[in-house]
Amino acid sequence: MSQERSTRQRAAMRSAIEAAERPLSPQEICELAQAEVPALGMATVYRNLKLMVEAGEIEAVVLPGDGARYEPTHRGHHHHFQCNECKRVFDVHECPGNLDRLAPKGFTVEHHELTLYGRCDECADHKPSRRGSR
Amino acid sequence: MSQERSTRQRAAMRSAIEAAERPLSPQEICELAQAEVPALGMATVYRNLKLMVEAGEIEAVVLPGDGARYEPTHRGHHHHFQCNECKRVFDVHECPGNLDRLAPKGFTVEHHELTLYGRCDECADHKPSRRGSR
DNA sequence: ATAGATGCAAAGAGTTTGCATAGGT
DNA sequence: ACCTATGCAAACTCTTTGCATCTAT
Repeated sequence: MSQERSTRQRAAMRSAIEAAERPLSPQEICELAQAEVPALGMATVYRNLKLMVEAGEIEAVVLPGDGARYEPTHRGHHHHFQCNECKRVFDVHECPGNLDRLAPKGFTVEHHELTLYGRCDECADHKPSRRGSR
Repeated sequence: MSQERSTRQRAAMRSAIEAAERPLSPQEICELAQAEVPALGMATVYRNLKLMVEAGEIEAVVLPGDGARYEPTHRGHHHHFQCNECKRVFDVHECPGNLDRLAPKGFTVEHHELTLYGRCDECADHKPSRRGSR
């Protein structure tokens, strides 16, 4: 069976993901982890992301338009807010709860994902220039 | 500037999307529309999907794992349910509402998206087998 | 007649996989 | 030593784009 080994590249990816306070793209994870392991390649990043997701260590956050981003699961259940202006993604720690009732009869809800779109506080007041997040 | 013309391929795509009671993938739209216009190619499908989205006629539904699916906007505000077993996507017509309060202070919510995951009625009863194999 | 729309094929972008080698246990 | 993990490059899949032709207006 699969014995997961602790490698430098895996550790580098892990700390990059843990250090970030927002979901990171594979590209970002690769670049950040390369600070520790310069030779790290995308193939390894993708392979490890998949393993880490299966291990329940991290989870994918998928928003329309962009590819998947990843963040640690231990931050608990939460949702996301994407600013339509600056495109940054923020964590939303509250949860409306009681969503199971929305499912059609006979359907079982195991999980749910909620994303809010709008303006973050910085973009709400005035109309600033875009401030990318990737 | 852009004068949108009414072409057979566009009409075929439109009726395919309208006829479906669930979000369709570009692939599915192409295949369905080919019943009317056999020579229809994916390039045209993608080009028209983009135009139709910009026109506000349809909207993209993006769920983790798969590419975008499209459905008419005139069906009003609703959400989605994806079965972890059969991977089909169903419409959820109710909405928890009052989600704006979840946003951090100073943030303005303009839109939200909610997706439930679990078992559809057909997959709920039988086999509690494993999921995803693709 | 004119300018947008289409179809095919080629090009891109993002992700996955084959294979020989490095490295953890 | 054994066997997983890695790195590179090729393969794949999905989506976009170039270009000559077609067609709605």
